[in-house]
Amino acid sequence: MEPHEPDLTAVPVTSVLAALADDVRLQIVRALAEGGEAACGSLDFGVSKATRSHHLKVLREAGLTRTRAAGTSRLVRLRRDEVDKLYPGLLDAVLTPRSPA
Amino acid sequence: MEPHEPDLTAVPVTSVLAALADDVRLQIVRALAEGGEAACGSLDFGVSKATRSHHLKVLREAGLTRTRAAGTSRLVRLRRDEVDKLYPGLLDAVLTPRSPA
DNA sequence: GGTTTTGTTCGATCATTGTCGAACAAGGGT
DNA sequence: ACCCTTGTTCGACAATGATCGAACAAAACC
Repeated sequence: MEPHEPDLTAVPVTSVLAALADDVRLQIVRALAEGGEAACGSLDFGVSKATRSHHLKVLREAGLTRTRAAGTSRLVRLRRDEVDKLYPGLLDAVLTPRSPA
Repeated sequence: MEPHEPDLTAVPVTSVLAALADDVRLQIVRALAEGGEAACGSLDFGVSKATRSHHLKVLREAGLTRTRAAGTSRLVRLRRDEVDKLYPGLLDAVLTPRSPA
């Protein structure tokens, strides 16, 4: 089945924000912003692979990431340009890790 | 009882995003951004006053708004400067109403 | 003092969502 | 062919959250 990667303009703002409003997903997004394309398996943040797959699906369906198959792996990357264009400042504002949790 | 308005730096980013990731609250924030200070009662978006009070509490505890008493009313205002300073671009990116819902 | 206005809080309900283990699917290697 | 690796999907469960009506609180006004 195709991964269902919607056009960002078709995703409600609240869905984009909700996708970013989770600690695990925020760590994933930060990792992608720093490291570029990454295999799903490399994005381990203390949750099971089922949960990780769920989070990646949320990010994908929010229009924030793209996924492509590569062997048995799947490579995920941040749709930075598109997000920055539609929501200028959003990623920059959110990506910087802040001290107080 | 004091309204509990935390320092923005003490609020996790995910809480700020979660506060904005709701349609009703986003409408409230937009109204406040446009109209400045507003009474709670003027922020009617089709929900009961109990629900509205709940949403205003979420926004307040996310560090996004301040509330002050004025007679029997309570006036709410957006903490725009502080939010813009800590999360530059966030409100601008989110406040603009977009077509696709 | 009583009534009206304006919000908050409480309890309940219902939907959403984060989480996991287990089962499944697909590709690569041997 | 077999197995291993990598992810996804499927229930299930627990926690969170949005919603409401009703009860409560506080100030203003008569």
